[in-house]
Amino acid sequence: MSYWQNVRKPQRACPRIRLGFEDSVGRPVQSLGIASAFPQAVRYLMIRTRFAPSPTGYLHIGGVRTALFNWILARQSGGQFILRIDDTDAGRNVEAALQPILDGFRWLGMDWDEGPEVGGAHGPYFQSQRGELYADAIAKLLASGHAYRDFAKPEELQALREAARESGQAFVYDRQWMAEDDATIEKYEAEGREGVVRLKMPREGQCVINDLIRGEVVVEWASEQDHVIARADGSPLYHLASVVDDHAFGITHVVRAAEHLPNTPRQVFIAQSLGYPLPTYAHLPYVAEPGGTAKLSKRKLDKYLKNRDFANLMARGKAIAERCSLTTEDDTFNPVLVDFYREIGFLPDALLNYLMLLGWSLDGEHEKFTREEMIKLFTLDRVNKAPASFDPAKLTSFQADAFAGLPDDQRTELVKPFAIAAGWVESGDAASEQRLADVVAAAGDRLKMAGDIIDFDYCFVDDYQINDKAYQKRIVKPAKAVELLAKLRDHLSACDDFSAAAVEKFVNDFCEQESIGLGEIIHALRVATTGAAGGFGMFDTLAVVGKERTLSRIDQTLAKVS
RNA sequence: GGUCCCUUCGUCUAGCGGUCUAGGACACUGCCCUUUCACGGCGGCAACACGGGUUCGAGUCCCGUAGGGAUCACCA
Repeated sequence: MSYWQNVRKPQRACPRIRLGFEDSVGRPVQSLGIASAFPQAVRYLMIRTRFAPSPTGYLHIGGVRTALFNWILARQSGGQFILRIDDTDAGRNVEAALQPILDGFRWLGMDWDEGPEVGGAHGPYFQSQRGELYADAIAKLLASGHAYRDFAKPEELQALREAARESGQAFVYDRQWMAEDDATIEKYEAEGREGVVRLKMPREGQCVINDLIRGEVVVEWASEQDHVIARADGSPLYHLASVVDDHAFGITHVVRAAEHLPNTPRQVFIAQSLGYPLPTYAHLPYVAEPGGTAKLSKRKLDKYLKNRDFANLMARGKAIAERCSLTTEDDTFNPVLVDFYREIGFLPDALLNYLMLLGWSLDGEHEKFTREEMIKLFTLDRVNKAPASFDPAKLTSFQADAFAGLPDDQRTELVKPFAIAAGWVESGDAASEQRLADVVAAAGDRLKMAGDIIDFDYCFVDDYQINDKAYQKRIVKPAKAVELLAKLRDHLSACDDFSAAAVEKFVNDFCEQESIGLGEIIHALRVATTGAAGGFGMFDTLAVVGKERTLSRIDQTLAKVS
């Protein structure tokens, strides 16, 4: 079924137009490799989407996926992606809490056309600065009878709610403290009551939501509450502000997480009461916790740590953070949050590619996409309805694959900040930078993420840790290991050119001389010189470690064993 | 509890009535390659929640049941 056919009741603020087999700037899709096999013939023209974070100080991975879909929709249609800040809840330290979010977007390469720092024709983009618009809307709603002033005390309402719940009935406010005329308002105010503004929701009929992902969702109006849209001091609440802004910004598609689906009827009511055309809704399934079905939450770290793959990722992150002196104290160092991945050296494209596949698929065969392909190939009609659980192992696999695909010089640049942070490389110091480049080249795909460079600390520092298990197996246990190592050490001391090729020749000559196979000495040599059970090519390793350290480490090992 | 949503391998998914003895990917695992560790190649394990319909034929359509989830604020 095409995107077209899936739309049963067109409800749109902008006309839907067929674009044909070309992208937003008119290039034929055939120029895009696999994209040519999936021409998405039907598109909206100029989709305007928005992502509306509240300034919390961090970017949740599920939020990023929602933002990604919004961003793609705007980009693929030549429309706009808008960032709006939902700070109606008292502006405590908005500036500080917003910065990490904007940084996250920048790191991910999801640019916004309108919003904080870039402005736009519909600003301001902070809800705390749009009070007049909301006040107008509230006044209109009051005037048209779609809302009313209500003087119930919170505890009075709470009692009613509890009573309804106990009797198993849906709570329906009987509007007993509703005040629709001045006399009543004055009476309640004289009693010292405070009046909020409530929606006067319909008590009969149905609300039909036409959702691009869920299809037709029907809700009885009677099951809806008379939601509060303004506090006693007149300040607006989220739903009112959201609807007013979506309309003011000309949002054509409201694409958000499924937990907003139950909120949609009241928003539809607000929009309709204000005479707004309805945007097209699409409610995405939420991202679920690893191995589970509950919504992924940043607060359940302890629980997720029981998942092997999640624990491995976290452990990797901690190891990198520790070696590179990153701060893991604050609670943003958490695989549920985007910061984590930036800090340990993930590629934004890999993260995005993985996230796109959470709840969406092209055909079940193709999974790896360039950013251009993501934009080209994504369609809402292929988004699943069921929650998708976050799989750290698969994410890591995507990252490893993408990282390995980069040329050595790029990987070196990405790794460099980590090497510098670890104190192994000095920026501008040619010798240490060259060493780093050598290690990165030799390490090849053993580097899954930039922070993995920490595994090769023995290439950079004098001190090195000896893996005891490997030491026992390769040095203590084999009968001739120590003897051979001692002989090889003397042999190597005569090797002045310590390039990989030259060292290889020296070691091979040694083996021939002793009538042994390379395999009989190489393991002991590796453990002695690196302390590790594995690593990249032995001779590349020796060349990077250098003659001086190679010899002294063999000496240390020999001393340790005797 | 009310309302709404969801249900194919451990996980992400393909599947739009016959081509499904259910395909791909990650994970796990066997073998090969190999100086180690990786990579790579070739295999393996593993799923249509259950019950009724509709139909010549159902993973695919309908209805129930069960299970899971979201949401029920003067938060966003």
